Amino acid sequence: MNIGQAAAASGLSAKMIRHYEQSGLIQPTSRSDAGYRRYQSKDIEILKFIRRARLLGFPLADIAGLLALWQNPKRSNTAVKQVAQHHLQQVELKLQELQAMKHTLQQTIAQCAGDGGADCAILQHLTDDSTKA
Amino acid sequence: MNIGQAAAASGLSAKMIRHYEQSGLIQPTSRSDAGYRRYQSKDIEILKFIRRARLLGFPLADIAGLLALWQNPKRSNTAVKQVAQHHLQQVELKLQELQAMKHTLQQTIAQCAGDGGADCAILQHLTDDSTKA
DNA sequence: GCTTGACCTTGCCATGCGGGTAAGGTTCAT
DNA sequence: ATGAACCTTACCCGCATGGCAAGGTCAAGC
Repeated sequence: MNIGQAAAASGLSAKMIRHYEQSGLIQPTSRSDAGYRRYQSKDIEILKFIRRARLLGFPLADIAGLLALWQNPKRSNTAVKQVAQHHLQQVELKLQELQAMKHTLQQTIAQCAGDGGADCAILQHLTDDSTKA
Repeated sequence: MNIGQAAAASGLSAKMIRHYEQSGLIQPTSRSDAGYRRYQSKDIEILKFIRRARLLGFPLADIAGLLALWQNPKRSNTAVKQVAQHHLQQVELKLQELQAMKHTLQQTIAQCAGDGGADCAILQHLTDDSTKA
């Protein structure tokens, strides 16, 4: 299997597979005589694992740890859980930030007449020093 | 006012003020004989405007547009509202992604015993092809 | 055999919003 | 005159991805 097939089979892009290899997330695979990377079905499983972890927003550093645990038969699920909980906290923090932005945006947008005039509550919000109502 | 005072007065870092200037978001200010940037109170208002817009998550490209509208006495609040609404949509999209991640993470974390064993629902989720329960 | 097209290789640039750091000039007060 | 605190530019770093370019390779058709 060349990198193109590995990409199609895993759902990652060939570019990202190379990137993961270069950044040390995955081990360099064997190469053909021409220097083409070769992938086994085992490698595909790893790539799929990475893709699913990325879909859950895990940063690559976390994924490196998860991969190591996954491949370690003596792993403790406590360690896995800890990584996931920490990531969940990060996600929740980001959610709070975004929700605060959303509420403020909604409020100021609602206060803007949008009638073509020059007065605008949004610009006022960005201008005012006061954070009050 | 030098850049340090402007930074303190606006809440931005000196570094970012230079960055905004270099990226065209703000006009280059006049310089002292020694080449130091000089800031007037008017400039500080602009910097504060940028800071508040960044706190609401507006990307720099949007802020450039908002600044132009803000400084244009013939502006239409319709245009402002449009920019804000589009940004709100982006925020809401990101919120949805993060909420989906959060729910999945919470579910799989809850299913992980965390008893020090090797079995782990989190790793299973990252391994399974099926997205089903 | 030769051409062609699809694939692979590496390497660099860009994104967006910063943080850090280095090497050097300036200003001001002591 | 010296030192501290400031300023200047110009780099590299993160984070995860996309894009492009220039070149090698493989397989199939003619």
